[in-house]
Parts: sequence; C-alpha cells; structure tokens
Amino acid sequence: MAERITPRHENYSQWYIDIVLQAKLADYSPVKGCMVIRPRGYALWEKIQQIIDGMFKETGHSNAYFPILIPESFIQKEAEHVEGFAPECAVVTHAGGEELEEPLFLRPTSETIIWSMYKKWIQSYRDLPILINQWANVLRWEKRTRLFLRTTEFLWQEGHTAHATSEEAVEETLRMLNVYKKFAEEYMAIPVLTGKKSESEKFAGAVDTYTIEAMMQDKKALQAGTSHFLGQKFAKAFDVTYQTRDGNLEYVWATSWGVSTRLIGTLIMAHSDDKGLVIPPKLAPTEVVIIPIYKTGNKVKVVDYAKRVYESIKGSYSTEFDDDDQYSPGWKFTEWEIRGVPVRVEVGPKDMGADEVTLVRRDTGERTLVKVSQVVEKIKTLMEDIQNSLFLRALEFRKGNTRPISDYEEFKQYFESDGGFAESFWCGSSDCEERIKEETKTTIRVIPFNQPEKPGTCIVCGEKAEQQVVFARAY
RNA sequence: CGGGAUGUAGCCUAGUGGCUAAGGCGCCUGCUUUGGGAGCAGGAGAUCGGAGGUUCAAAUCCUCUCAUCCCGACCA
Repeated sequence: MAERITPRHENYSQWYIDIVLQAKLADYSPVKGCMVIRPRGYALWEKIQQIIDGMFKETGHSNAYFPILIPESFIQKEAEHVEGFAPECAVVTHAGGEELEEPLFLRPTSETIIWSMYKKWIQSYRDLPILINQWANVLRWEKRTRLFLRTTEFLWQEGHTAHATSEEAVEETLRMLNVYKKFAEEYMAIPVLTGKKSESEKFAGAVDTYTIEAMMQDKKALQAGTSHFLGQKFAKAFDVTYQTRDGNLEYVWATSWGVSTRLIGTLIMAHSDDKGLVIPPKLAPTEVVIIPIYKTGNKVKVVDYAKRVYESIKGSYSTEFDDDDQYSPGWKFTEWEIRGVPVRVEVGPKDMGADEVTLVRRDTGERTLVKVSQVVEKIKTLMEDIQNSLFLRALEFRKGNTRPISDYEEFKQYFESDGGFAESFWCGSSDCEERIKEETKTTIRVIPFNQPEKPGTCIVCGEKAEQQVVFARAY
C-alpha cells in the first residue's frame, strides 16, 4: 500500500502537501524555503508558459532578459519600493574572494534594473512604447514558505512597459489584467474576480495594483496574478524622460505585471480532490493514458489491440501507453489518478470483444463504453466537458460561498463559522481596514470593477461608503 | 521572527539508560498473478538529523544546532 493522501476535510494544508509530493510535482530542497520543481511540475509550468507567452506575443510584447544581480543603489532609488522589498532581499557581498565595493541584490523583481536600462533606450516619443516581458527566477526571503504558493526562489514572468501617456499605461495595465483573467478562466478553469487592490495591499512602488483573485476549496482567497500601473515613479527615480512631438520633456509612464509558479499551487487547490491531482485538459501535459488489461493467456492479443487504439489517439492527444508489466491495472488506475491525467482509456478483453474501449474521466470518475472508431471524437467531447464542468463547479462553489453582508456582527459570525467571500461596503479609510483585519483576520482582497448602483454604509464604522469590496481570509 | 510538534533504512512507525536497533510499505532476484494500489520465497538497505556533554553503558538523559510541519506576525 502506498502512502495515502490526507483527505481535505481532515487537514487541508497536509492534503495540499501530499498532492504536491505524491504527484511528484515538486520536492523539498536542501536549501530552506526553496523547492525543486520535478519533471511533472515543470511540464505544467512549461504548458502555462507556452500559452501565456503566446498571449503576450499577440498583444505586442517581446521577451528579453535582464541580470539577476542588481546594484544596491538601484533598489534604493524608489523610496516605497525599497521600503517594501529591502527586508526580504538576499544580498551578495563577496565575490571572487573579495568584498564587493557595492553589494549586489538578488532580484526580488526587476523594475529598477530595467528602468536603469530604459533610461538609455528612451529619448523620444518615437522610442515608445516599449513592451518587454521576461521569464525569470526571483528571490524573496520569506519567513514562512509553502511549496509553489510561497517559496524563497520562484519562477515567474514580469512584463515591464514604458508609455508616453498615462492613459496608454493604464490601458496596458488593464489589458494585461484581462489577459490573466482570460488565462485563468479559459485554461485553468478557475473563475477570478478582477479589480483594484487597496492602498495597503498594493505593490510597493505602484500607483495602482490590479488583481485577479480566486477562491480555493477551503474558501480562502488567493491572488493569482497582478498588474500594476506604476505612474511616473520609476521614471522619476531613474530620470527617464522623452521628448514629445512638440519638443517638451516628459517623464515616461510605466506598467508591470506578473504571474508565477504560484499558479501551479492555485491550480491544485482549486480543482484537485482526495484521490490526487486534477488538471484541466487544456493544461494537461499528458491528456490521455491508455491502460491495457490482460491475463497471462491473452496478453499479446490485448496489448496488440490496445496499441492500435493508442495509434489512433496519439496523433490527436498527448497520450501515454502504460503497458508496464510490473503493476496491476488497479495500481495503475490509482497512480494515473494521482497524476491528474484527464482521461483514462481502459482496454481489456471485454472491450476487445465488442470492438470498444472504456473511457474514464478524472473529474467525476464516470465511465463510458465507446466504439474504437469513435474514440477520438468522443475524447474531444469529453475534454470539452471536463474543462467546462471544472470551471462551472468552481464558479458555483464561489457563488455559494459569497455573501453580501452589511452588518459587522453578522460579518464576524460569518468568518467564525463557514467563511468565504463577503461583499461589504467600505468607507475607504485604512483605520477601518486595519481594524477589520485585526478583529477578523480578513483583508480586502479586491475592490471589484463591477460596483452596485447605490452607495451603502461602511461595514466597520457605519459611515457612508461609495465602494463595495470583497473581504476574505487569504493565502 | 514568536508559540507548539516532529526528526530512527527511500517512506511510515516501534523501541524512553543495558545483548547484534524491530516491523510494515517500497526496492532487488525468482516464480505465480493482472477489470480499482495482487501472492509466495529469498535478498540488499541505518554510524537512530548534526555537534558537544553526562554515564561502566545513550536512539533513549542534558546543552547547543539544523531541518520540516502546524498556529501566529510579514509577504506573490
């Protein structure tokens, strides 16, 4: 008997760890807070990269690469930025056997080094916009780490764009937020709320931070991607100006936006179950697995038959043929369920007799008999079904665990029992935000774009409030 | 960084001062099996997280240290 996966209702954190380790997505590394992304985890990341990168290219961006080492003085140029990041940075002080004259920071994010370069590259409005993305690793010295969700080193992409006008930069910020929303919903099958972050939750150095916010199966919120309007802060810090058409000098407007390997953690916590990983078809590195079921006497015949099925499927789907002789079919079923492969094709003597195969979908476990001649077509429908129903299930779950609440006592009770998302009005004061965080451990996850017609009263102080926001406990 | 827990073979666990550190899973060999984690036989694998100390004697007691997990504070 292999190790069991801790059921979600017993211990959600442990369940998550069990999935990551047993599906062999990642492993702990010898270095505190770091992880090794194993081939199956990395295959997922490559799939995510490939799709999102295509979306970046479609919206006019190019990839580039900037160094991991950043001079200390650069980090310190933007006041809020340094305040936000300096405490969690690792710094190289020695190299080549000598102490460095100026310490070099391992990048926690690349705004500063990139804007030092933009200063060299931008002189005129003709040089704008610059639309650059980089795929990179970054390092943040976190106190408390969790596989994929928060590690000391993680992989991400960071887009950094430079624009002539504020309007253009804001437009870019929202465009990329929508790219993230589209990716989350159409590929990851995870519904997300979009909107702005409150002052206290925004990125250090941003004017405005926008977020895609998802609900996990334990009803906690998770920020899955952010897009920042940086205004002219970094342009001013690095003195990046351009000459306008009519000869004036103006500071450049900036955006930055990113998603990370955290998306893999998000994916796990949104869809997986007590049997293991559940991967939406559009992100599955392996879409179909074929398992021949034979006895010693009929092995050759069954494997032959299964192989023909494999031949007919593999052109259309990323397919694995598991004819390993050492493990029983039951063992294989369990194993491929842990790995989260969306569709399993069982091929045994019974199926062979009827010129059929058995299809089993990972999300519901539902079995269907289908003629070999129709198998590719049927898998196509199944894949679409799984993709859609994962999304709908997550959407229903979020809806069922979201409540408008206007009374603070009711709010407290809500989070003492079930919890979830609370839609409540907020007057905008950081005092009220701070108080509700202290008293209920909830934070403002997002100030949604979609606002009710009528204003209300602040959930905390009862004063008139223009904005309705979403409160939740968060990762 | 505070509070708690844990660390014994690849994994899970027993052993709470005394003989050669025990068992299950996994792994290797062979045979038999195979429609939901198969069976039998044989075998390999551990300086008990690390360092120091107490003792005739330490996995076991003490000190320090490291790592992981859980709960907080801080963060993508």
